[in-house]
Amino acid sequence: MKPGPRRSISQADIVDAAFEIFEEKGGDAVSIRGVAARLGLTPTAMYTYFTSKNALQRAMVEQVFSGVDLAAAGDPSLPWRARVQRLAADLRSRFAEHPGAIVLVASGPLDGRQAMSFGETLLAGFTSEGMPLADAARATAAVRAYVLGAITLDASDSGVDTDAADAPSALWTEATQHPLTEAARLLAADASSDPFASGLDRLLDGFGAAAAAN
Amino acid sequence: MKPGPRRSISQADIVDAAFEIFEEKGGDAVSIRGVAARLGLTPTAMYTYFTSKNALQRAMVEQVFSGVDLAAAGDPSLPWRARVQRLAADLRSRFAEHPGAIVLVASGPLDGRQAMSFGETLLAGFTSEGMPLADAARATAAVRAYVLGAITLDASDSGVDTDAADAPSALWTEATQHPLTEAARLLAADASSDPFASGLDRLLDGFGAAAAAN
DNA sequence: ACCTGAACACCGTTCAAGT
DNA sequence: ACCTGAACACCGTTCAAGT
Repeated sequence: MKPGPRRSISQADIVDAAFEIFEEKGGDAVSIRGVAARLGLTPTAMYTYFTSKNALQRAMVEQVFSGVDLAAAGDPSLPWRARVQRLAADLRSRFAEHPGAIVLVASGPLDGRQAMSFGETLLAGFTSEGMPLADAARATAAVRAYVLGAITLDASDSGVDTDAADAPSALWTEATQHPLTEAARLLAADASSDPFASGLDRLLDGFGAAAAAN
Repeated sequence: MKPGPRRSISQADIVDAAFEIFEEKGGDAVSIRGVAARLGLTPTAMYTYFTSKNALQRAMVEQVFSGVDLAAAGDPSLPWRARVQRLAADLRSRFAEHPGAIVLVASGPLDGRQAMSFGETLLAGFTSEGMPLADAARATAAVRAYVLGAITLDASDSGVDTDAADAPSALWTEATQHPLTEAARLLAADASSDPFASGLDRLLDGFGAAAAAN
């Protein structure tokens, strides 16, 4: 309990503690002081592990990306399209475990090692299908955008930070300003059809990625 | 200058002031107190206009979406595909005017009137092509995801909040851990090829949206 | 209705100092 | 190297009160 060079804790411990608070009280509640308190540390001790709150947030993003099984994307027994689907679904699942964590991606550069490896893996897969690098780069960019955007919409729809009171004037209960959106919502409710995979399939169709058996 | 019921200011003025600070000092620097000071108001006066900082941030998102020319999407002289491209590029441009503002989208539900109208417009366009509502809903979801994700990556790549000091350990200068990503980056540098529109085209191809003349 | 001033319970970060 | 304690310059939000 005395001060001194004791390295009582690791960077991973700090990231884990940060996610615990994130899950319990939401993203806005994650503070250097709060994480430090949970670990029995002084706020200033945190700066031994991370140079700033921003750096901690970047490490949190890396932790989410590190949960993606990139090795599975190299499995040659599966067609490439199936492996892209797996990769994409995997990343989406990892973010689903931390609702709202996608904001951390939007708030800074996505240049961590794990995040970079995700892109590299996509690029490797497309080129391995005989796709020229320039085309593979376009396909990779499109898939990355699609997946990140879908995760963003997941978070939006699941009501992250929905304080209800902050909602726009609630007179929409009367007449819907957006009839088609409403109709589509009702239609999707019982169909239990998750458009994520099919949308990605359409995107891969467009890029002429070798189609799976189906 | 005396207190009293003077409505010296509008909600739009507050949003504008918030964006001014956003542009000048970054998203983290936007505070209720700071915006109030810029307008010559007391922080507490702000709560007459917005119930919380969150509500202000939602209004900022709405302001960005309101800059999209939805009417242009109804122009019957253009094929629908061209109008989707226009809509998507327009939204992207509006966010490009406020680098980093995409975080505001990720941090709360996207249920403002302008944001909803954007989706409704996409839905209307796809169905007007004879696409069944269920398919149009999937296409709309995919396009929304693609565009929002692309905007997120725009912000990431343009180095929003890049403090340099927070960057992951900088030993990548030696040997690239991601050779394909690096090769693609070099390849794209001189080509000046913006993959945004072409990626969207591939997505629309996949959904079988009536192709334009090309 | 719109605004002020005081107050509460917090923040991130820096600095000098201890072991 | 790792940690503490004090301090600086801030936050969002609430409350009672004025016009």
